[in-house]
Amino acid sequence: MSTEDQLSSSYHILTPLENAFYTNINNQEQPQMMNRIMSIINDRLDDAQQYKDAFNRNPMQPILFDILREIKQKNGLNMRQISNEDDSYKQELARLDTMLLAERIVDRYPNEVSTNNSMEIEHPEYEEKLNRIRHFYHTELARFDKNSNDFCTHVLTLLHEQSQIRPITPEEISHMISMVRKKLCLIQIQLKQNTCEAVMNLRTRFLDARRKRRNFDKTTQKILNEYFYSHLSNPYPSEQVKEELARKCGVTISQVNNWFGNKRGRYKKNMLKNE
DNA sequence: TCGTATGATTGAGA
DNA sequence: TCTCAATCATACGA
Repeated sequence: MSTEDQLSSSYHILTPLENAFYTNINNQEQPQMMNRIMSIINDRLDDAQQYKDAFNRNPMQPILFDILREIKQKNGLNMRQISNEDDSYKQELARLDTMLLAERIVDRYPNEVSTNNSMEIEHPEYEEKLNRIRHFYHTELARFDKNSNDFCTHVLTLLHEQSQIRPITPEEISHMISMVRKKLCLIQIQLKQNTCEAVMNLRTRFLDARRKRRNFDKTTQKILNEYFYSHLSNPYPSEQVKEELARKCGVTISQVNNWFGNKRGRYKKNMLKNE
């Protein structure tokens, strides 16, 4: 169906503006305007500028643009879908921002001093590499912000220029900008994901290094041995006791479990050897 | 440097 | 899920 047919078939629901247009089309000085619009596709480029200028000077041009804008609006854009996608991107960005905050790549407020948490790794090399990741992230983010603002401004300028020669609704402009922002948002998500991944890799490397065994200090050994030998008949501490011992010794419950597992096995082995 | 002690990991079994 | 036994990797002391 041609555009002209579409216009005709929807005549029964025409708005007052459309009615005015058709009345003018049918009765007044531009009866061939629609035909001219339809055939313009076959024109040579050299002629096109002339037609465009003539079209822009035509007093009916604004009315035609208004109607076409209304038709576009009716045929509509699925804003709800865009809105849902926006929400999921926002959620993903919020999740990544929380991670970047926790890993001290970003501060909650400018000049805020990061507080230490229990998983903090205190190692000069770790700090140095973390600083490099932080610096890279902020540099890239600043570059991204500048480029995306420039790009959006450019798109807006382009759309504004385009609106002189074709009907563009404000919703359509807003839709296009939101599409552009959505694409930019994906780049931002990628940057943040890569940064988080880099920090995780760094953290894993240093946590692995810390897994190198360290003997428990004398106090810890004394506390654990005291419990073990005073409960030789049943050296299986309850969960509550394990928690208490872990707290007293400043080790994890898992370490307490390992210690008792090793101790029972080795004690038994020694006893058998001595018999 | 080497033997031993020790914390952590893994796989099997209850 | 807990325990045990075997094993690994490292710390430690002589």
